[in-house]
This record gives sequence, C-alpha cells and structure tokens, in this order.
Amino acid sequence: MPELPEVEALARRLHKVAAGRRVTGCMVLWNRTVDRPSAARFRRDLLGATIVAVGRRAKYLVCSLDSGSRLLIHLRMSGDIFVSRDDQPIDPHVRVALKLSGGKRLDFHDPRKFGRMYLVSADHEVLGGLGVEPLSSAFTPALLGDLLRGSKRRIKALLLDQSVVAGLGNIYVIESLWRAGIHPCRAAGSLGEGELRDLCRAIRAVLGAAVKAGGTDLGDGVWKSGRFTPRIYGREEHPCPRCRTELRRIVVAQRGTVYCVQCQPAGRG
DNA sequence: ACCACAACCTGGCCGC
DNA sequence: TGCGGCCAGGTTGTGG
Repeated sequence: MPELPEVEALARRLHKVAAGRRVTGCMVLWNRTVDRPSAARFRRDLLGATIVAVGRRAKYLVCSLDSGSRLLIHLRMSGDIFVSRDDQPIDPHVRVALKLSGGKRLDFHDPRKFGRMYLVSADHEVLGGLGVEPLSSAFTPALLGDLLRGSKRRIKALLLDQSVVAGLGNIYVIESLWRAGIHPCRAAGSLGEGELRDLCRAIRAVLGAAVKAGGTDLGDGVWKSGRFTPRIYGREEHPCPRCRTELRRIVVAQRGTVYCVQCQPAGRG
C-alpha cells in the first residue's frame, strides 16, 4: 500500500540499520517474491554481499551492494520490512528474510504476496521506464505541461502512470487533485497554465508533508508508518474540509476516488 | 490512444 | 458465530 513517502521513510530507516552490514543468511519462504534471478541464484549471489547504502527510486527500495549489483524491492500493496533480531521467530507472513552481520534480520513481510525483489547488475533493467521524481528539482509546472500536452487521458490515470510521474499512488493523487481544485476526470491536456502550477505545487506540498511526517498511517493495522493524515482520502460522505460539501466517491482508472464536487468542478467532459 | 477487466493474493469489515 | 460480498496505498497483460 505504500507510495513514495512511505518508501522514503522505510529507506531511511533501513539505511541506518543495514548500511555496512553483510548478508549472512537468506531465506526465501515464498519463491514468487523473488522476481529475478531464480530463488536459488538470488540466495547464492546475495550471501556474503555487503549492503553499502539503501535509497529509493519511485516506490522501489534500492539497496546498493559492494559487488556493484543492486537489490531492488517493490512493496506493492501490503509489503513492509521489519527489522528484528536474528534469533526471533519468523512471522508467517514473512516471504524473504535476510540475516545481517551484527545480529539483525530484515523480514520482508507481505501478506498479499504481491511484493517483488529483484537482484540485478544494473538498475535500469527494472527502473529504466520510470518517469520524473515529483520531489526533484526537475519536476516543474513547465515539465508537467510537457508531459500532459495533447493527452486526452483523465488526469488521475495519467498521474498514476509510473512512466510519467514516478512514485504517486492513489492516496496522494487524490489528495493532490483536491488541493489543486482539479477534477480527477479532467482531460490531462486541457489543464491551463494556472492549473499546472497549482497541481505541481500541490503534489510537491502533499508529498513533502507526507515525507516529513514519515508517511500515512491509515489506522487499518496493515501499514503503520508516520503521522500524515489525508484530508479527503477515505472520507467519502464526510464534509469537504474546505467548503463543507459532502465528499463524493467515484471510480476512476479502476480505483476508488474521493473528490469534492464543489472544489473540483468537472469543467466540461 | 485510451480504457476496462482479469490476475496476482490475503485479510478485514459489514451485513445478513 | 459463520459466511458471502466487498474493500484495499500496485502492477502487468490482454483485448476492445
């Protein structure tokens, strides 16, 4: 369920724990969690490698190894990584566990089994198609305009497309569109200069606040991260925080979508 | 180009 | 309490 801010918070935590540590054990408990190479080779290649750094690209955790290879991890819907002592019992939802020198263990906990790990020699093998990082200095209203120009796609679908903007997911797209006052079904190419500026600013503000807060905690017990509280996500039938109109839920791009009919006018179409 | 739908999976919640 | 149906912060492949 994690999006960019949750992955960023996790990457920072893992960097402190794992940087400089050697992988001394590797247990693959659900084979399909290892996307590539084979589970057997994944284990063989990882054993003995030292983790140099842990970072993030889009929603991927990027672990740089001293061998020059990269361990990439995508948490998908329900993935999380728990740090425990290597003598603790392993939870039934843990799909891969890595023992580290120093006595800690990284448990890839993933009830729905959608998460994936990739061990690659060059990260573009997996990350090559990703779009712009929305918190980077490259992400400007002008660039956003270039990305949307001529597109007839609905703005929400486009923002969820990782090859366009990398790292946004359902929550932060919903929050950003509400903040910018843009209806999720607007044709992307129809946004004006002012709207591009507002949207760019809204995305940066929402993500920035969420990163600062360490991510969103929906209180559903699945992903407990930080203290960012969405303003409208999950709050259909509650009043809009800005105008008090009852928030409405529709489905856009096959995803539940909350918006305010008053603050986010449909325009036409 | 763009969209809808199914798959991949499990667990939590709600209503009957 | 039990059970069915629906929901879920993601991605990919297929077909219209």
